[in-house]
Amino acid sequence: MMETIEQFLESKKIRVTAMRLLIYKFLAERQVAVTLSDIENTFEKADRTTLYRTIKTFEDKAIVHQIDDGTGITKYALCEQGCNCEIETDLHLHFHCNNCNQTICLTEHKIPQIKVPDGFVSENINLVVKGICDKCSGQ
Amino acid sequence: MMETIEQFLESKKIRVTAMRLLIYKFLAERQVAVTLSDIENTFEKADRTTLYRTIKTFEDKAIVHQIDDGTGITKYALCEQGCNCEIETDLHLHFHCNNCNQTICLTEHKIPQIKVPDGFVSENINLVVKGICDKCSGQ
DNA sequence: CCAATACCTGCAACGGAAGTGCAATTATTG
DNA sequence: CAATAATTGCACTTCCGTTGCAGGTATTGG
Ligand SMILES: [Mn+2]
Ligand SMILES: [Mn+2]
Ligand SMILES: [Zn+2]
Ligand SMILES: [Zn+2]
Repeated sequence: MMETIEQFLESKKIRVTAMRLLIYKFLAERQVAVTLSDIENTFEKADRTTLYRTIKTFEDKAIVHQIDDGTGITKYALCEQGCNCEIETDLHLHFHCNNCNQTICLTEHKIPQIKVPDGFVSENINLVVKGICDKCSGQ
Repeated sequence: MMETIEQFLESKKIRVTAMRLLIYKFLAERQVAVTLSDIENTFEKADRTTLYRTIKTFEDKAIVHQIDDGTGITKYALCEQGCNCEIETDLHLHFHCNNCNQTICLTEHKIPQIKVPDGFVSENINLVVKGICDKCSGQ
């Protein structure tokens, strides 16, 4: 029934390595989007490049999606099951807290239909809401 | 009636210099958002830093707004009259063309109301639509 | 009009983040 | 077990944004 991480990675044609398992687990246990530096700080023994390329592999195989929250630093989060990143970046919205600087996937909150002028073709939408998160608003 | 650029800058407490007039005119005559490199390439005699600081001044004085279109490179555009960038980044949406790589302010298209979960406070929204622009769609 | 001051500009340098080439190590296949 | 393929680590590069400082230019007020 419940497939292991190893099985999951293999199903996505990603070879299982110690590094990849560690990084996958790290992403899975965090609720917020992470930067490459976050990962670097967590796995100090590993080389930057390896971490970088691991995330890139995950992205290519569509189990991680990239988030541009406007801080200038790319963040990453595991895709939901059934997410269609390969086709278009998934259309849930992201929330960036101006206080704790964390970015959260609001996977339940889909992006509404956006009208564009005649002649423009919309393929993809990035929507980031900035403000104060639930933890920081003391609520 | 019609105020000159000089008068406009002074009204915003920006001292008029040759450089600032040139960059202002450059921004004014372009319909698309520009990068710092765009400006650098246009004014090759001027120093990178001066151009950077000129844009920064314009931004601080709220006559230019910054656009993060997800390319990783910050873009800039003149604010509309009555734009309230000082308070919150103006809430029109931006369109990034995946073909010609240009980013356009859709100042007529305001961002719809976005619901966030309980406990979250929305202060600001960045919405970028990506796709094919009117020129590139051959329409 | 001149001196003091404030502001603007250019040069050099720095830092962070992203990305690449190559060689060494490790895993996979037959 | 040998041949092959993929992964990892190291060194290095590039790009963008940013800052410190010093020289130049404009503004002010006496
Ligand atoms: Mn997400
Ligand atoms: Mn705009
Ligand atoms: Zn927060
Ligand atoms: Zn286009």
